[in-house]
Amino acid sequence: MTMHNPPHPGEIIRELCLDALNLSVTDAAAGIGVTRKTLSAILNGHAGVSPEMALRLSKAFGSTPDHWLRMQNAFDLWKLRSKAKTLRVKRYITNETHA
Amino acid sequence: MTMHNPPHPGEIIRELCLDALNLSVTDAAAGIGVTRKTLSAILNGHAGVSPEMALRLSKAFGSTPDHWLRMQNAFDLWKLRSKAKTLRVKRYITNETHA
DNA sequence: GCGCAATGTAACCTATTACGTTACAGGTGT
DNA sequence: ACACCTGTAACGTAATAGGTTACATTGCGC
Repeated sequence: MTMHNPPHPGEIIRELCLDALNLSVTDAAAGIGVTRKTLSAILNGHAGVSPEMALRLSKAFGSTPDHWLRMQNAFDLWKLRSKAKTLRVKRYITNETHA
Repeated sequence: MTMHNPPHPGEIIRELCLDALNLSVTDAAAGIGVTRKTLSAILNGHAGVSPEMALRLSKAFGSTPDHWLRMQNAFDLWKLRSKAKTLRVKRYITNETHA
């Protein structure tokens, strides 16, 4: 059980959508209208959830497209956490807490 | 005053960040550490807010990276609204409201 | 009017990503 | 052995983010 903070959306999709419904990757891919390769890449963290994929996921498995994209955002920002410190950006504001 | 629902994040950046602080595009681009071309493309809706750009915006102008990405998500999904209807996706759930 | 700064953007480059097809190797269950 | 599922490599396309350089337009100070 690898735990990394946060998990990529693929792990969630596999657990909450495929496993929960006893769906194979092959069947789920056909169901949402993409190739098995495309879905597999997301499930294993080799691709992100695109806006169109978020729409497909919400249609197939519920929740909102926004919800799936937010999971992707959180993961993308987590991946950038080290690079974030190196960004040299001028602060035009003073009175605010930053992430 | 073009109003389209929702505005692209560039409009918000221009109004709430540049105009409010009396910042030129050239200066703001230098401030956040990108080229004038890159910032201009976002301001005029020719490019989206990437995760790294969201980090720069939050550092420079406040709010959270998540906030800037959510604006981008909303715009991306709005652009897909017509394509969304044509997506043929199997519904594995029944009891839910979809966006 | 003349110069100059700011702006948008075109032309070109690179790297990355999403998506596709086809094909292969490894596992598992019957 | 055979059928099936899975991951993934190798190849393609299209789109996107970022860069550099250069150009035309606009607006402002003088």
